[in-house]
Amino acid sequence: MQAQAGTTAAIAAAVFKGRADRAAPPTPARPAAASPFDALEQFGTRRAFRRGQEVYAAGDPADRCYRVLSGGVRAVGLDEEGRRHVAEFFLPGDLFGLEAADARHLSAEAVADTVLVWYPRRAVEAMAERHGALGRRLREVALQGLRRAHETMFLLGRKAAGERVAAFLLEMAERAPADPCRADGARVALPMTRADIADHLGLTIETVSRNMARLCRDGTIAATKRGVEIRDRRALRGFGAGTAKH
Amino acid sequence: MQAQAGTTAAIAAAVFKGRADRAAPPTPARPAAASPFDALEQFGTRRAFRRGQEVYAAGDPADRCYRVLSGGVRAVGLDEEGRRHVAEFFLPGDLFGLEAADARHLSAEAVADTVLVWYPRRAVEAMAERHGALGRRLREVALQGLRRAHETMFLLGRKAAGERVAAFLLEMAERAPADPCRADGARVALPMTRADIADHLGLTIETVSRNMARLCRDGTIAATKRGVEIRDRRALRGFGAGTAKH
DNA sequence: CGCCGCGTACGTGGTTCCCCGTACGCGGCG
DNA sequence: CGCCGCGTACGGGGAACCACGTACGCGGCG
Repeated sequence: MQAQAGTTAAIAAAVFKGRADRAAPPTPARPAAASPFDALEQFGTRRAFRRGQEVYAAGDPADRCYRVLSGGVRAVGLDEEGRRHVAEFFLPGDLFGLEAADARHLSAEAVADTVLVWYPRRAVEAMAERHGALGRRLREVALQGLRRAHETMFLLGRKAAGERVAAFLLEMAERAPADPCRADGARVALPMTRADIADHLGLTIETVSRNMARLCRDGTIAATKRGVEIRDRRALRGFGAGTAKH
Repeated sequence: MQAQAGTTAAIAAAVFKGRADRAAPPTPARPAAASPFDALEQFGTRRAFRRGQEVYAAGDPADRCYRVLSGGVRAVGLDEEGRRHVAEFFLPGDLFGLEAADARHLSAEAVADTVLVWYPRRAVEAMAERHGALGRRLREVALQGLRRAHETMFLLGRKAAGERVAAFLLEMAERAPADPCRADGARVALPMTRADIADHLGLTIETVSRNMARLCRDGTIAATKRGVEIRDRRALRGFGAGTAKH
């Protein structure tokens, strides 16, 4: 994790100098196991974003899709009254930015210093047309997104504040890139702010803070630099079970 | 609408007799405008469901996908504590039941007497592999579902009870099959129960009732047989705007 | 360097209010 | 009738809301 962070920081530093260079051809470090995405790599372009920087805005033409190399991205919806909701977080490895329509319906912003690769939509669709495997993979990405959305909807509609926070931490732990040192005490990075988490969970930052503090006092989690360490997974799963609405 | 209801009721009656017959080849009544789905019709099988009947359960093998001919279907998620959430409603014309995984993550139940066509997953995927247009269309269906899910998530996370009910009615009006008599007073069919609506909106049936009653008193909507008639779209859009959370 | 000032992000306490949860009454339909 | 779906009234609770205190990171400047 430390090593990884260092590497990606180096990439970021290189790109921040202005060399928005072409992505290297199929990673030399990875031997076999050709991903269906590999065929796309020749069309990929790297770009770095600073913390808080906008990747695209709602209404923009949806002529690209992206993959996260390092950092993180939030998909944000705003309404006319200024209310904000974070629909999703995208972490390293995630593909995002595919749309059915021609325009973005959400905006995307970097939650931390972030490096992305983007692919032209035309190229992606042309490749999908020809390589059935890629088309199938893209469909799977969309359907997995839908499945995750359904879980989030359940969370927003039916779970109490404490459960939401606990579920969020567990989800982040699940999705985090495989951790080298996971002796049941799993470190989870939380690159996003409390406000982002609150807007994702349909809460306020105070409520998120309070519940995190309680989990710390209970010894279920421990606060780290910019994240948490899960000490008791079982307790985390059962947290707030009694305070449910139904 | 009346005529349509009659037709589909006839179909339902025929199928309820037990003849789960093959779907007719490319509808003779529709001349040109070949839909990407037409290639699938030869694999389609009709089946009727009674109100409340299960189409599939969570955990079942996901070896089919479905299209609604008449009636309606709810996608339901349940948790270990018995809490329920209705992720989506599927209306006539909608395709559903595509999954990334091999097993259903939600269950599907008919909200009223309903007729569906189902297609074997293998056939769908084989066709998608060969006909790029179908693969693209399936991707679009999934991405539109994702978009709608994002809107529902915003609703669940950030909108007050009154706004949720109003938004739901507007969405149903939007999605309803084009209404012949829409002199701004649009009739919206609500085949599902109040409990279904409540579980979809993250509310209780009492709260749904209260807000619908208020809308009726205000003259914004009028109650009909099994649905409502929207009398004042503008008022419906602005309903509950002051009671927001942020 | 070491100190200060500043802005951002995060944690805590008290009050208010919306919505849940319970309970009861009503009409329709089998 | 007996059941189900639906509308109405009322008290309690949980999260929003407001306000304040704390801990950093950063740049300037003596």
